[in-house]
Amino acid sequence: MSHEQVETPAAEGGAATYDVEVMQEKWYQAWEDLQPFRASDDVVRSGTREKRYALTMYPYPSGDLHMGHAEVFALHDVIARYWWQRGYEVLNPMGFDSFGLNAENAAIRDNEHPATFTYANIGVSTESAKRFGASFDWSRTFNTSDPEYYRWTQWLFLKFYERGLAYRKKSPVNWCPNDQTVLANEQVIDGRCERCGAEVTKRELTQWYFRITDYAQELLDCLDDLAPTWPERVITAQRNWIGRSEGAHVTFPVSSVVEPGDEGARVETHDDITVYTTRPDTLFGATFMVVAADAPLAGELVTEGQRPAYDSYLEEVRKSTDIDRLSTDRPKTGVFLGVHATNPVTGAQIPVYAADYVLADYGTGAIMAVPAQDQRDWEFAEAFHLPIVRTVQPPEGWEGEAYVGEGPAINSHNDSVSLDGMGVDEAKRTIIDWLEAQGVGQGAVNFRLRDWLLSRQRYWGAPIPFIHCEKDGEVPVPEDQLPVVLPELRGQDLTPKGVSPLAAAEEWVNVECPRCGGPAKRDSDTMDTFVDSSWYFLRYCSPHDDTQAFDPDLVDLWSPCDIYIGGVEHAVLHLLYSRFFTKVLADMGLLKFREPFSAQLNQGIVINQGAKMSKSKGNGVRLGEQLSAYGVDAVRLTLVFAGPPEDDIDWADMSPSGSLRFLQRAWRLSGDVTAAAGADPASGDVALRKVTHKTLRECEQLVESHRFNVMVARVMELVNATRKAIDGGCGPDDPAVREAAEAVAIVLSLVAPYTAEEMWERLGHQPSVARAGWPVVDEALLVEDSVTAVVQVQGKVRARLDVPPTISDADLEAAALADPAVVRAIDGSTVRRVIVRAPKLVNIVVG
RNA sequence: GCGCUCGUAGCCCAACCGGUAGAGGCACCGCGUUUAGGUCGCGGCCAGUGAGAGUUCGAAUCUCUCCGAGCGCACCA
Repeated sequence: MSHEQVETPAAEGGAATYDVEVMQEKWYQAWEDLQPFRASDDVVRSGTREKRYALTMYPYPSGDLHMGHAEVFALHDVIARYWWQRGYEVLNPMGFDSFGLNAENAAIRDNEHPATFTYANIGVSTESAKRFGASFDWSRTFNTSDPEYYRWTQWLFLKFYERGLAYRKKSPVNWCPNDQTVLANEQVIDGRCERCGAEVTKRELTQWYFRITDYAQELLDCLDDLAPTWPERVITAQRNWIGRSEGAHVTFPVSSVVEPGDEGARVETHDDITVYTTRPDTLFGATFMVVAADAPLAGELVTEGQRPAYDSYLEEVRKSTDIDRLSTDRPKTGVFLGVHATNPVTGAQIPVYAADYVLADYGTGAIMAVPAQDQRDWEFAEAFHLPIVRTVQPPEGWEGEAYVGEGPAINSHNDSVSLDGMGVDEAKRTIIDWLEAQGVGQGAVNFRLRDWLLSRQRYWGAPIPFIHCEKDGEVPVPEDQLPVVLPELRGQDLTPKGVSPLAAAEEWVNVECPRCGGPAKRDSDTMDTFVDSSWYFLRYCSPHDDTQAFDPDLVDLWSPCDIYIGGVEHAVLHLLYSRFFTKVLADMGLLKFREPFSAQLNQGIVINQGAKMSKSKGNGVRLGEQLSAYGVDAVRLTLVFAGPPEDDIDWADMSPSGSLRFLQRAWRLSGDVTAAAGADPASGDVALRKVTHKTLRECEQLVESHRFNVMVARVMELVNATRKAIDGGCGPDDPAVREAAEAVAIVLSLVAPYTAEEMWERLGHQPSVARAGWPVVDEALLVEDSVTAVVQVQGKVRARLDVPPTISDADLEAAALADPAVVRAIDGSTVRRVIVRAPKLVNIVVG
């Protein structure tokens, strides 16, 4: 498809034909010269303009931009450009999340250095984003793989360490066998690697963690404040992920243990088992205990007689993936550990099992099993023929198994405490008080959130700035030795081996211990790229500062972000980590705010023919082809007009050619206007002026409520009205026509910057229209002269009356009852009631 | 299994506190412009809001049930 061209008489300034390619080339150059979107610190500092910080999730440079980028940029630009037009100084930066596995894998494949791909892709993507007309301030750009950036990522790591928020521990961790690295819990989706989809397995490894759980409560509490301006689904996802629960810790003594089959033999006394439970009220029904099979506790408890059985069970558990483990209606498995514990309220000796339905890293890794009030425990009890004692009375006619609902406690008393007859809440309070008094338990809060595992066994990331010395242990790299720069590795050197490729870079790894000067080794893991992105939005405020990660004063000037636009896939990844970082930095005294993103918008995705675009389906839509066929503006307009920004866009349902037609139609207005520039619109056609001003007011409200698709529809109406005024109304020399065309150009500048710029020039103005300023709406023109009042009889519309907007209820009722059509509809029936909502409606009830 | 969101013309989508179901676009048809096609201009066609019930003077909008779609959570004790 070639560009469609429209011939019109040459107007003052601007081309006489709507030639997409010529226009795009012309304004691309002009904007490079004008730099209309440089954010000035001084302007905000001096109070000349109020600040706005518009942020879009920075991309991973995996190649050139695609439809997804185009959509986010187009939507984001509406807001950023609107803020400029409304007189704000807008910080609208863009950079690249440029560490990561794509480049590393490509480097291995092609025997290259990851930086080669990365920086080539960044170049291409930057150029494309500029040609797309995105209003980013490129003077502030950076890449997280630049040593000037990751130096500060490393510095932050050291600061976290100093505060006890970064630590190493050995633990069973998620392992992606395809990417050959560990993963954080947040990066495991339904048992699969978030990045590559491979089934995740477990490995026992020593890894670095951030103590995000220290902030669990605050991360949860602040969600209430964010709820009005964040998408509900993100709030919900984070609440679920943090997973706060209230309950109690209860200690079960493990006493004189009897080996089964050898009733006489006494085995040594073990330590107590402490469990976490959300249902301490059901303690009387705890008939056995379960320890996570892979928890160290299980190995400590197991008797010699049961060890072989336990060992083989553990091996089985270790082999299973999360996919197996999470599959529903899988029969309960486990093994008796050979020991018994004492239920602290009943004094009963209850057996202790190891099983895989209990998780090692939640709570204490052990539970009290109450089969009557927990379905999982019920199933285990059935499988192992263990007793079931109901301690909550199920309702009449209950036919289920475990009963988890509300009901009076039963069978729940001993010599010193009784819960019988109490509701669940009262029973909980009572038993917790009793446990605390006896010193065998206390109320407790638990979170589902785990600490963030951040070390990775791959090359293309920020090296962890630590040195391991046999004598001094883990030693931080002194700050003045940052950055710890990656060694030059390429191609086969990067092949994943299960340990970081950095470990093999002998010259790099072997260093002197900063403390004792003895031989030591660098930590060879790199940081998760989510560490890079947890603070990048701060760096934009002082992107070139080589003395600190960010300038607190400048961050304070611009932050927090007033809008953050991105995909909902980061609901509990990047968005949670960034919130965590912000709170830590605030505690360090570097930030004055505790939440980084005041408002958020999740855009949908672009699909094709009802399905996600993918190579295997062959339904991909190439952005480059669409841009060549229809031009930047038409593609942008199509993306914005498609529907609500949160909704997915099926490109097959869209009509970029229709968008192009509209843009040409709008553009032609600018050539038809003959009223002189600067002509006083007050002398112009009032009807058209009313449309113009009403449209502008509506567009303001629509942008602010993120209903960009409706805003486009309003501009289309204004274009139609202006067209009619020119051809059949007040004529092209009326100042109101000029006013309308200028309004069209300004509103269009939010969506179709090339067309808008061209219109603006043809209307006799200097570029850039993007900084022309939003027209002041004349409130007087928003007042309607007359409105249509509807008259209903029995709810059916019988007449429409033109009435003044100020009409009184009484006058409107009189007018309605006098209308011949209404009289006919009433037809002598008795009027029972008349509802009047002046000036819009009258409903007459007869009967 | 539990929870949330959404079902409006052939299609994408509008409709503020319940108050005229239609703003805009696509597709289609007609008329005009044009050598013709496209463009352009004008006009037209098209649903009673997934189904049913309730509340109300009045329901796309509120309530309940069902159907359908999408999303989230799902051994976290």
